[in-house]
Amino acid sequence: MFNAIGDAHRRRVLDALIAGEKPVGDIVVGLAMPQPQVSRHLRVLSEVGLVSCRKFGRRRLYRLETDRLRPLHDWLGQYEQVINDRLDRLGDYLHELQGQGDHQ
Amino acid sequence: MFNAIGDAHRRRVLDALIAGEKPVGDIVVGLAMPQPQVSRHLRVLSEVGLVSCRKFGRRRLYRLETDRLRPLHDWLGQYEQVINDRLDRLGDYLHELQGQGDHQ
DNA sequence: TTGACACATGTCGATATGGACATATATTAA
DNA sequence: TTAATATATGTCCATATCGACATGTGTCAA
Repeated sequence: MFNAIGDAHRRRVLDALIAGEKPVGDIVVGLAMPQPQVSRHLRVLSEVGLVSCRKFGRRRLYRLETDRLRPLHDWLGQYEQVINDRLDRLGDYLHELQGQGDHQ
Repeated sequence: MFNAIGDAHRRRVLDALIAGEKPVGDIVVGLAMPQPQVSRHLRVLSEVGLVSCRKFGRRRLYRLETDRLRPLHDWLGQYEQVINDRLDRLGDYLHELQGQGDHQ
């Protein structure tokens, strides 16, 4: 999942779906990307559950599965905490080293 | 940056730094990864600014630069909004299509 | 200076990845 | 059935990536 959103094109595809579910063609037009490429990215996103798909006529409507972003949200949360904690840790390791008698 | 955290090993390296700055050797031991690999991941992380480095004796202390996670935070924020908005968008596109007279 | 330590960098081979393009599949329309 | 549309899949090539390993670099101790 983390890997899936590591790609800029894939993020753009996801972004294109924020407004609601869309058929592939709309994404293709909106992002000016070749259709096979969009389909492939959608496949990757689908494999990790970030999007789902349903048929509608001869189209396939893709929609976000925002729940799947939860791991990312949780992971990021750890760091937000660190940000808030902002007791300047400068020199932490020095003290740790001194405690071990292993300084320098 | 997004790409940098797309790698599981790199995320583990970052996680190892949450507690505070650490020398490479500590990360190597803590994660049981070969040292060159850790150094390389640190290099990548450093290139995107997610970690910074300072010399301390013959060691190099790496520390998180949590500010650099802001883009990720912001990006994710869009989707949190969508989650909260949760007006079920099922069928949105149908109406859009019907509005265009292009249904089916 | 030499040697040991901590870390960085280079190389190589395997594998994965992305883009471009052609083509297959499925559904609808005629 | 045939044709057209919407999308998926396959192929090929270039490039990136990762792991493992060897080696280079800088710093400290003696």
